[in-house]
Amino acid sequence: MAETLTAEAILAATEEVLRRYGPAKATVVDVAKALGVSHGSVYRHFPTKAALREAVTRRWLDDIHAHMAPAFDQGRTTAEVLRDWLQRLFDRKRRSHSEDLELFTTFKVLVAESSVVSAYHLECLVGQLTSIIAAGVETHEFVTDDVESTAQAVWDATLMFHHPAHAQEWGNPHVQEQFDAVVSLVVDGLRYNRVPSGTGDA
Amino acid sequence: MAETLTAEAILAATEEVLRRYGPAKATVVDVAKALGVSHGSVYRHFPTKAALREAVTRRWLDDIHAHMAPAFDQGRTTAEVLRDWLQRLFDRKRRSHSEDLELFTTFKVLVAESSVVSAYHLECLVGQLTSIIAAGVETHEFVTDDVESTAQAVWDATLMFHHPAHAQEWGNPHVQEQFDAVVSLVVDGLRYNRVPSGTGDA
DNA sequence: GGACTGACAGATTTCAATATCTGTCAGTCC
DNA sequence: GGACTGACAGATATTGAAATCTGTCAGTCC
Repeated sequence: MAETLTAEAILAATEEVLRRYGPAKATVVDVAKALGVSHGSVYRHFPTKAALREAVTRRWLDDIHAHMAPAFDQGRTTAEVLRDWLQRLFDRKRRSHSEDLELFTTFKVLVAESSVVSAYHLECLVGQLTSIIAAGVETHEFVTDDVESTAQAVWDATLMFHHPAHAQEWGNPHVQEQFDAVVSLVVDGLRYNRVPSGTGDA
Repeated sequence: MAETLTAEAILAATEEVLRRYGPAKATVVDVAKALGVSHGSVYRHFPTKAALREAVTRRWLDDIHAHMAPAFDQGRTTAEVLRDWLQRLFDRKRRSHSEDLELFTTFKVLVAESSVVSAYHLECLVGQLTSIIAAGVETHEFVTDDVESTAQAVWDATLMFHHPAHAQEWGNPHVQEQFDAVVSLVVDGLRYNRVPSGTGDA
């Protein structure tokens, strides 16, 4: 038996309870029961149920952020790095959706609950995109006058392949082709030798 | 009083009932009551409640399809036509969302109910996109080896600005900038003089 | 005879009572 | 004295009985 109740132990128990009962049924009392303490003790570490759920969500998202990391292998074009990063993100979300639908649904609800946490998630991943695009600008492979908003545009344009609202389409047999088509369009849009707007004749 | 009950009269009454009570509360009995007939009569024209709702939804979407029409003005580049088409679609959906949230929500529910109707909606609008991109290929302003799947890619890349799941973000003060950034990226991706993949140095 | 009604069976929804949960805090126990 | 308990008030969720709705169809009415 643990010396004293820690925030980490509560988070682990909460994750387990959420996995077992789902987001609609999981209660603070359940978490306390799993830990063998009274539910009042849980409130010494987290001020509200919402804060507890938010902390669990942040913990789960940080795991994604860590696994998505940079990935600037030597000898690859920035376009390849970008394509690979987007593909890895898509694969990770799609696998999570198909292999553990209940857990995926649980975290979809949790993320939707807190705009703070979803803003944090967005900031982390668009930040990674920004560093990739900045690298492309450095090598003159990409051109843009605003790296930040271009990174946001790449994020927005690929929404269908990372936003949980569209998860049901990830099972479609042609979704990989759709992904490739969108990413090709976006990568072409980032490339250096674009012509001045409105005079694109051969 | 009408001679005999028509499908059109039922559809109009259903729309009114949906507007008044919302999709969760609207019943076939309400529709019959509004028409001054027994609910059995409604079933002479529509086999099920679902079929009735689907017919109303299709009627509503057809109105959008008609208003979105081509728009190939003389003397504009295809890029401008495409940008204008996407902007008009976005404006229409955004206005509908901000000016009559209840009706917007009602039709969001109805469209989500029937995959047949939403597939129809998608087919109509991606069809219009296809004709725009085909025109751009004709004038050598755009290049693609598959007009159909490129049109689908443009649709998918602009998902955030036409899919009702993202309607809450349409109120964001920076959403027009995000729209412009995504559309610029996409239009640049469509332009003719793209370089061969993977050798984009200056 | 064909448009319409109204009663019906089974499915779904509503509503109010009952039970459970959240968040607090005075008090217990090392 | 600080970690923890357990009883409490108000808010939320569950439940099951009653009401309503969907879809059918035999029968009425012009």
